[in-house]
Amino acid sequence: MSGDTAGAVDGSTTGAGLAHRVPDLGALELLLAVARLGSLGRAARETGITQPAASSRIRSMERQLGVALVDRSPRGSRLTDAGALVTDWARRIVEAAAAFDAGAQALRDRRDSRLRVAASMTIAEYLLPNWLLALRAERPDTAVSLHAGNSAAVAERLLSGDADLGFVEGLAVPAGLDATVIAHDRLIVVTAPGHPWARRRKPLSADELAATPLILRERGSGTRQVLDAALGGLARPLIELSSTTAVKAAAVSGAGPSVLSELAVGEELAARRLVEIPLEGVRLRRDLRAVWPTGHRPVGPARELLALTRGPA
Amino acid sequence: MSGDTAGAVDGSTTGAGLAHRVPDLGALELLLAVARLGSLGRAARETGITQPAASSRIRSMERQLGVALVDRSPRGSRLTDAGALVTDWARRIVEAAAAFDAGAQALRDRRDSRLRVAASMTIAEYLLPNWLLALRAERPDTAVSLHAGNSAAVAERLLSGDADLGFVEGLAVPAGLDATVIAHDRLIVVTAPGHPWARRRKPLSADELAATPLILRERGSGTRQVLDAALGGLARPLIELSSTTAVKAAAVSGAGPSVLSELAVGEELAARRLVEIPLEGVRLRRDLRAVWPTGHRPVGPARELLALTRGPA
DNA sequence: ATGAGGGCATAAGCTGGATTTATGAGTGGC
DNA sequence: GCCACTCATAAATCCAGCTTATGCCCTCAT
Repeated sequence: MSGDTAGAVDGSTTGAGLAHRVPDLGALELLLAVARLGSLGRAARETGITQPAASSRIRSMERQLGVALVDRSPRGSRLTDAGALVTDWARRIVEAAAAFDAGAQALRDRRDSRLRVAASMTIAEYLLPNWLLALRAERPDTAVSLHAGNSAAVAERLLSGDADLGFVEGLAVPAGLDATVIAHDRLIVVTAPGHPWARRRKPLSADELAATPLILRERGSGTRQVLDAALGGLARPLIELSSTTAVKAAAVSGAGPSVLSELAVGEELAARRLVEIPLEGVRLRRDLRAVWPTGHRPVGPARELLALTRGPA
Repeated sequence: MSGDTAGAVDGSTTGAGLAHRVPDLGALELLLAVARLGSLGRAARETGITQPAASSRIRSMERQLGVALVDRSPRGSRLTDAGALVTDWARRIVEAAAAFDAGAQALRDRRDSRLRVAASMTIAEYLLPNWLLALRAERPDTAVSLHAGNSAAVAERLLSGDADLGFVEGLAVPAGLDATVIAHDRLIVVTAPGHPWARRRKPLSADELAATPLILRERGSGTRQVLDAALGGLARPLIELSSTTAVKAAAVSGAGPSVLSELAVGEELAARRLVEIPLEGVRLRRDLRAVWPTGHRPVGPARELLALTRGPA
C-alpha cells in the first residue's frame, strides 16, 4: 500500500493539480448534455440548473481549457470540432465516475440490500463496477451490496448465508460451492519501458522467468498461486507487496519485472507506463468463476447479475 | 451529433446528478496521495493544502459515500478495506482525467508548440491522449499541439508544413506521404444486448451482414471505407450519422446493429451496453499508420512520439 | 518519566465560485 | 408583427472549502 511511485497519475511526476486543469464532473456532465441536446437551455434543464448557470459554466470551462467548445447561435448550440474531441474525452471521465458511483453505492448499501455479492479483489476492482452499472440499467431498483475479500472469505460469506452470489479467481472452486466460469484472465509479464527485457526480440522462456526475481503479491494471493503452479512453485520474489496497486507502482518505477493480471494493467499498457514481455511455453491463464452454495442456484437478482457477467470471453 | 440516447452515462437513465454522488477530482487526488503516503498531513502538503483542509475533505468524502475510507491513528492513516477498493476505482477516474488534460493541453497549445500533430478522429479520441501522457512523462517540456480531421485533412496539414507528424486510419496511404503501421484496429459487429443477434449461436456470415441495414457513419468515413471494401461496396445503411458517438448512442438505444471500431466500443462492451456479434468469413481489420511527408523522416520530438506509439500490436 | 515530534480533530473567520432571479437582445416561423 | 426559442449580462445570495490557531493523543528518545 505504500511503496514509492513515479506514476504520472499519482501526482508526483505531473505538475500536481490536475483538479485545477480539468473541469469538474458537473461541468463535464453538462457538456455531454449540451452535445446530446443541442442547446444550453435544455441541457441546463436536464441537469437541474438554470440556463444562465449553464451558460456561465460552459463559458468558464472554455476559459479554463483555452478552447472554444460550442458554437452558440440563436437557434441552439453545436459543438466545435475541438469541442467534439473534448466531449469524447470527457465522456471517458464520466464513465469512470459512473462506475465509481455504482461501486460506492454497493459498498454503502450493506444493510437492506436485495442482492449481496462477495467478490475477490481483482474482480471487485476491475469488473464488478461495470456489471453493477449494467444491472442498474436493467433493474434500477435493485439495491446491491458488495464485500471484497479473498477466495476463502468469499466462500465463508456464501456458506454462512451472508452473501447471495460470489466471484472468485483462484485455481480451484472452494468446497461446498457450485461454480460456473464467467471469464478468463491472463497473467502477463510486464516491466517499465526502460527495462532491458523491453528490448528483447525473442519471447521469454519459462525457465528465464522462473530464474528472475520478480515483484509479486504476497504468497497466498490468487495471482501468486497461479504463477507458482505454472512455474512449479518456483517463482522468486524480488519484493513482496500486499496490494496489486503497490506492485504496479513498483513495476512502473522500474524496480523490476512483475507478473500481473491483464485486467490490472490495461491503463498502464495503454499509456506505456508498462510494457508486456512476450512469454512462451507457459499458459498463465486463470478462470474467473461465479460461485454459490451447492444446490442453491442463483435466483432473482443474483440470476440477473450472473446473466450479465457472461460476457465476451 | 444529436441522436437520442438512453446510455447510462449520458444521464437520462441514471437519476441524474453523478456529480453529487462522486467526490470531485481534488478529493480523489487527495485520497490517492493519502493511500500512497500513509498520512493525511503529508498528502495535504503534497497536494498544496493544509492538514485540516485535507482532514475535512476526506471526512466529507466519507460522509458523502457513507463508507469509512481511512483508519486514522496517531501514527498515520491507512486505507480501510473498502477504502482500498474505492481508491482503485478513484484511480481510474483520475487516469481518465489525466488523459483529458493531456489532450486538452494539446488543443490549447496550438501556437508555440515544438511538435504539431495531426490525427484522424478515432486515433485522436482513443489513442493519442495516452501517447501524449507517455510523452509528457519522458519529455515534460515538449509542448504538443493537436489537430484532428479526416485523412485528407491530415495529409494536407503535413504537406503544407503545418504539422510534423500525422496519424491516419484509412486503407491507403495518402499520396506524398511515407508511413509506418503502428497498430491494428478491428471493426466489430455490435448490437444492444436485447437484439435477436445477441442470442445467436452461430457466427454471422458476411452475406447476412451485407444484407442487413446497419447504423453507420456517413460514406467517406474511415470506418465505412473499410467495411464497404470488405463487403464489396454493399453495406446497407439503416441510418447514417456523422459521428462515432452518435452511432454508438443509436446502437445502444437498440435502433439496430452497427459496425464500429473495437477501440470505440471498449467501454460499452465492458458495461454490457453493447455486445459483440461474432462474424466469420470477413477480415474487418485495418491498419493505423503514422505518416509524414515523403523523405522527411521524423526527428526530435516527432521521432520520440513515434517511438512511443509502437505499442503491443 | 518526561519532553519533543508527528499525526489528527475541532473551531472560527474569510473568500471565492457557482447559483438564482430578472432582464435584454437576436433570430426564425406563422 | 408577434410569439417562441435561443443565449448573454447584471446583481444579489449562498455555501463549500480554505487557512489560522489551537488541543489532544501517541511514540520514541533521552
